[in-house]
This record gives sequence, C-alpha cells and structure tokens, in this order.
Amino acid sequence: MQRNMCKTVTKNSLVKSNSNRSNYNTSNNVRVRFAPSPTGYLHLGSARTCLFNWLFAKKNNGNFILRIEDTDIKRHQENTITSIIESLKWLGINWDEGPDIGGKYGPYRQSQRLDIYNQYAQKLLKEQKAYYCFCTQEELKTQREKAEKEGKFYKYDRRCLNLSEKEIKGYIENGKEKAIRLLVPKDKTIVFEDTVYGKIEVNSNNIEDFIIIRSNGLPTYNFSVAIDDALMKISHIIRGEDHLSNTPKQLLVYDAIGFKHPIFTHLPMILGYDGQKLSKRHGSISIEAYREEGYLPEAMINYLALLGWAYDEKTTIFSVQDLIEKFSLHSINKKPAKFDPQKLTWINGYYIRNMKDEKLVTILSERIRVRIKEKEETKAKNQILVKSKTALNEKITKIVPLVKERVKTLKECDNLIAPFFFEVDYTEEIKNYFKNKDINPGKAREIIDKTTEALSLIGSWPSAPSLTLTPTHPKVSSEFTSTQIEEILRALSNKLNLDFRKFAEVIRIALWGSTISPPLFETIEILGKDETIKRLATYKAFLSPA
RNA sequence: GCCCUCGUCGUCUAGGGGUUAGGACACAGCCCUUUCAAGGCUGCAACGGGGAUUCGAAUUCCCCCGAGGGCACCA
Repeated sequence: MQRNMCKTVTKNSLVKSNSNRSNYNTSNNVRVRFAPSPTGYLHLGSARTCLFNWLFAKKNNGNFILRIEDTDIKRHQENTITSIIESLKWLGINWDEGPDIGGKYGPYRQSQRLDIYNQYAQKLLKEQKAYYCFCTQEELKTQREKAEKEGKFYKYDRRCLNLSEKEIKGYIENGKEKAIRLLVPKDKTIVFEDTVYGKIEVNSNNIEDFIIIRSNGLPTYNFSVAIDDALMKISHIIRGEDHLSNTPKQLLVYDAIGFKHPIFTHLPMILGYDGQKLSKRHGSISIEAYREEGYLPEAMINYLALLGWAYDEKTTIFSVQDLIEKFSLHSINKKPAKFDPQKLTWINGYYIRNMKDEKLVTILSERIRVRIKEKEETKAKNQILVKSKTALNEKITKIVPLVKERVKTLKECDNLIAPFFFEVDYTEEIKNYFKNKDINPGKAREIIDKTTEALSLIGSWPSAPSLTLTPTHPKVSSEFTSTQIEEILRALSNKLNLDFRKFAEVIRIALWGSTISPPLFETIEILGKDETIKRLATYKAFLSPA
C-alpha cells in the first residue's frame, strides 16, 4: 500500500509523514501569509501561526507575506500595527511582501483594497451568484433572537432573493440601505482536504446566504480573505483551527468567482492552563509581555514551535535553523495544546545557559544601562556605582560566567546582579534576619568585624602585624582575587569554629541584602575591597548589640 | 439547537495491530554544594468509558461521555 511505501521512505529520510495527506505540491511557488487584524498586541497563538507559516516558507524557498486585515474600522487601532510588526521583527521573522515594504500583489492592507472587493461583488451580482439584501440589521436581529428562543438554528430566509427587479430598483433609488449576500447553492457537498484534520465535508444547506458586503460598503471577513488569498496567489493557508468551520464559506466564494482552491492547514488551538481559550486572565499572552519579562526570541520560537508540532520522540531544543530544516506540515498534531509557562521558562533558561558569553554581556549591559538611566532620572542618582560604559562592560564580562547558569529570564538576571551596580536596599526582613537565629546579631557583628579585618589585609600584606589569622594561613598575597578571598574566609570561619554555610550567610546578606547571591568569593572580588568593606559596615549598623 | 473538530502521564508530546507505552517540563528524593541555580542519579505519573473486529487493540470501526471551535452587516 501507498501508506507503507511512504512510511519506509520517510523513515529513511527522518521525516514523518502521513502519505494520504501529502498529495500536494510543495516543490515550487510556495506562498503563505500571516494576516493579523490590528486589534492588540501580537498574541501567542497568532505568533505560533505566523511562525509556522514562516518556517514553511523558509523550508520551501517560498514567499512569506504579511497582510493586515483592517476592514473593521471600529475595532482596529492603528498603533497596534506598529506593535505587531515590532514583535515580529523581535522574533526574527521577516517577510517578503507586506504593508511596509510593498510587493507585486499589493496593497497589503485590506482597507486599501475595498475597490477590489466591490468589483468582485458586482461581478457576482451580475452573474446572479449574489444578491442585494435590504433587510435592516434590527429586523435580522429580531428574527435571529426569535429563532434562538425557540431553540432553532437561524438561517436567513432569503426574503430579499425573491424581490422583483422593480422592487430592487425602487429601494435603491430611495437610498435604502443594502448589503450583498452570496447565493449559496442548495444541497451541495463542500469538500476539502485539510493537511492536519484530513477530509472535511460540509453540506451547503448548513450555510446561510451570508453577507459579503456590508451596508456600509465594507466586505466581511469570509469574503475578503478569500479574495485576497486568491489574488495574492497564496498556495497554502496555514491558520488557527478556529477558522476550520469558516473554510467552507470561503470555498463557496472561491467557487463563485472561479478561483482555484489553496491548500488548507489548520493548527490546533493554544489554550490556557484550564483548557479555556488563552486570554488575559491566564497571565501574559502577548509576545511583547514576554519580551519585557526577559525572554529571548529564540526561546520563544523554540517553545512556540513545540505547541502542536514535534519532530521525534526526544528532541526539545531546536535552533531556528533546525526548525527550518525539520519543520513539516505533516507532523502537526490535532490536539489543542495548553500553554505551559514553566516549560517556556525552562527553555529560556536553557538558551541563556548556552548563550555565548559575549552575547549575554551585550544584552545585559544594555538592560543595566536602561536601569541606570531610570535611576538617573530619579533622585537615586547617588546609588549608581558604575560611572562609565567601559567600566560597566568590564564588570559585566566578569559577572556573566557567574550568573548564566543561575537564571531563567533576563529580568531575573537583572535582579540578581543589580547590587553590583547599585547600592543595596536592605528590607526590614533582612535587617532583622539574625534575630532568633543560631547566629545571633552579636555573633554576626563579630563575623563582620573579623571578615573586615581579614579582607583589609589582602593588599596591605606584608605590613599587617595585627593579623590574627596568618599563623594558620601562610599564603596571604596582595591580590584581591576570589581564590585569595576564599582561602582567607574559609580559614577565618574555621578559626571561629563556624559552619562555613552559616558564616557565609552573614557575609552574603550583608553584601547583597538577600539570601541569594552570585557565588560569594567572585562576588567579593568583583565588588572590590572598598565596596565590600563599606557594605559590611552598613549592614553591621543594623545589628543591634548582643 | 445545528455544523465541524479533538481525546496517551498534571503539561507538551513519541508511538499508527504484538513496546517493560519512550522523552521533556513540573513534582519528590538522593548526590554535588558558600546561597540560588546548573549538573548527575532515582522515583511518581497516562492510553476517557463501553462494545465490535482480531490469536492479539493505545493503534481499526461503532456508540457514549468529555472538551474546543463555528453558526454575526467581528476577524
């Protein structure tokens, strides 16, 4: 059987396939599009749809087109177009044709294509495949509500189809509001083969004569998409599953006009944790929000690709290049996917950990610079510890290896390293941390005093006669390095007969204002002797005498 | 109400007649450890239910149940 043959082939080529879905041509002229309506930020679901389109285009050397569906004047907001475009660019998605760069099938904004829709509507009218409807919206609404009350499915009763030419003429001359409806053929089976969902059959009797041009002259969605997709020579329509039920209507438009059908691929929905449609109450759902939270574009892409698609039984990490090579419409599954922020975060952490140090340095420098600027604009200017851009970069270069394995988002990283650049704010909780602890405030003072003393020695050696520590530690040199610091602090902790964990906790809290910090010895080195000693003193002041 | 879909660990998924039903996230434990991570090891955990076909069903078919989407002068 064909199925078996294909299975063999695909196993060899490591590409999964359902042969019965592969009867289409992807060898040339692949043209796909992403067609957002500008009503808000770029949503995770839309981003995933966009990504799949883009991957498919890249993989097949096709064209990826960006089109803005802004026919609904009431809902669309101009500024959101910019924001959507920004998000796409941030993700690294580029397009070959679009509203900003043009192209030979433009314009790429539906609001600029109104003449086209009207021309086709007139053509259908002339061919009697569509007809004027003079029913008012109120009338229709009443009818619909009545039907719903009776538990019936409402379908337009075609009353305007039976109007005489004279009546029509009369209405038009009187300037009565008119919409245009498509004349849906009776009892026709509409069939299409969806790449993901397989063969879909719908009887046209289930579809009413839907409006294609509204009384305000604007086209409705099912009409304009069909026309645009056909005119823009879109070969594969890849979009969310919520459009599956609309596809027959669009096919009716294709057929009425005589357009060739494209290939349809519907993607399973992305749902929230509770299985409901992903919405604001599930938390952040825009690409923009994740960008701000410190997620990397490559991590977003990787995670999004895994929603509804899998390559094999093991791999979870895919570079964009991997995805382009391995992506296939055949391996998209049907089940709706629940968005899992934890996994996204894990993937993001993975990308941070595996990022080249230099790249992280660049990214973090930029982010810290933003924070510095914020401080500069407030009265907290004196809290900034780093003065020059060079100093900042040098510092971050040293910091990156310490923190890249410890954070999952850039924001988390910013927070972890902030005390390198700004004075520490000690919370009440931190100030009182050692009350009722094994190490009481008095003991903590002692630790701080001794540590201060010991650290002071580094660099002032060998002229340090008061050093009580040196007998147990012969190798005090003049370099303020993490190795040196570690040796001295461990020796000190030992001498004080303390568990080093507890000893270190005092220092950590004093230096970082937190129980969590980057590795202590390196932190002290980078912070520098003076700042370290200064912070030890600052914190000591919060410790009430025993 | 009608139409269209979907149903494997908590989550993303692999698996398409014979598997100890595999991996990843999360979770738990242990190891490592100056905190937090990272890393290593181990564990927990799934075929919605019922029939049918078959020697054999997570896999094919039917019914039920559950879930999502659509049915607008929204996109």
